[in-house]
Amino acid sequence: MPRPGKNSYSDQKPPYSYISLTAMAIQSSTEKMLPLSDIYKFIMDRFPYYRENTQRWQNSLRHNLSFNDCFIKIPRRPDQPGKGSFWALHPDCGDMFENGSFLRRRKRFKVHRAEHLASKSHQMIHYFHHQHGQTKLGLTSSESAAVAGIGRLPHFQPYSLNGGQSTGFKHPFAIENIIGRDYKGVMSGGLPLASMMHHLGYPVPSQLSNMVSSMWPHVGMMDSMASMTVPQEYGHFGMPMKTICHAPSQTIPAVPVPIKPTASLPPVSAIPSLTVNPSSMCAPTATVAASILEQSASTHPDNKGSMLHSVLVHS
DNA sequence: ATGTGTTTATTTATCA
DNA sequence: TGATAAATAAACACAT
Repeated sequence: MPRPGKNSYSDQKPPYSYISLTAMAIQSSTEKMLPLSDIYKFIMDRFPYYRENTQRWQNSLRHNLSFNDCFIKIPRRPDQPGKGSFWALHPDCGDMFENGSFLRRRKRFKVHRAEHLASKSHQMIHYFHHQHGQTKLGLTSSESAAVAGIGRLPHFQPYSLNGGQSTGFKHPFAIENIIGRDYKGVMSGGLPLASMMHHLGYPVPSQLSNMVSSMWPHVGMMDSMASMTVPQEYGHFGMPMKTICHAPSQTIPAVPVPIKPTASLPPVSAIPSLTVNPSSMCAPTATVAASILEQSASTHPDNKGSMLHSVLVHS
């Protein structure tokens, strides 16, 4: 049996990749985004293994943040002093660990930019950042579609494009992904996740249920994240009601987007023109949308585009 | 000086 | 066992 607090167990390397650790950290934050230093802190607080060799793993983690499209940078505004940007999860990254393994995803999440936003994108960014009232932009239909798509960013598609059996979002770290589902996923070596974790000295389901211990403080967090799969927790765009409602009305907080709900939203093509209603298009949504737009525009200045097209690339 | 972020290259580990 | 995701190392730019 694992002994909480016993170093021989807790010092073991956790069975999580940097991507999953980082996603955990981001998800644990109330605003669903964290600066780099807080990601470090989260990991070090919970996993003693990472209190050593900090230079090594932190370099790796930074590499992961930059390299993987599932992480997006959200710039600080002037009234948010501090170092570096915030990091959040890409709204479309989906259930990256649906196979049950937190060591290796089935596919890498890649944002594919088939086309790019036109010069209007910067206007849109400006708009997203500062617009408060009901507004209608004079955009072409394709541009409207693009922005409408962004407007619904906080929703998440299942981690596959084979449409059809949309079973609803399962958060990467939802409790059911950690301890539920009968461990449909299998860890390396053919060991079921539970067996593997137990082998490593980590709690397994029967232990997790009543073990919000010092050794696994993040379990409580995971537990709370499980509630994110409850549809009624979300308002429009999949924004958790708490997040929506606590946002100050005047100053737009750089609040992130929640990681994904299962709301059934109309297809992008069904939205004829951009009409942004602040009651449904809240600041956090706008912030992330603008960040993605900004990055898309900056990395592809030669755009003549229309649609922001995020797809999963099988490469 | 240090922290943050990007990129390239190489090696290691996992999974189908 | 091959493909590829992840880990590691390192060089570099930039901002504070």
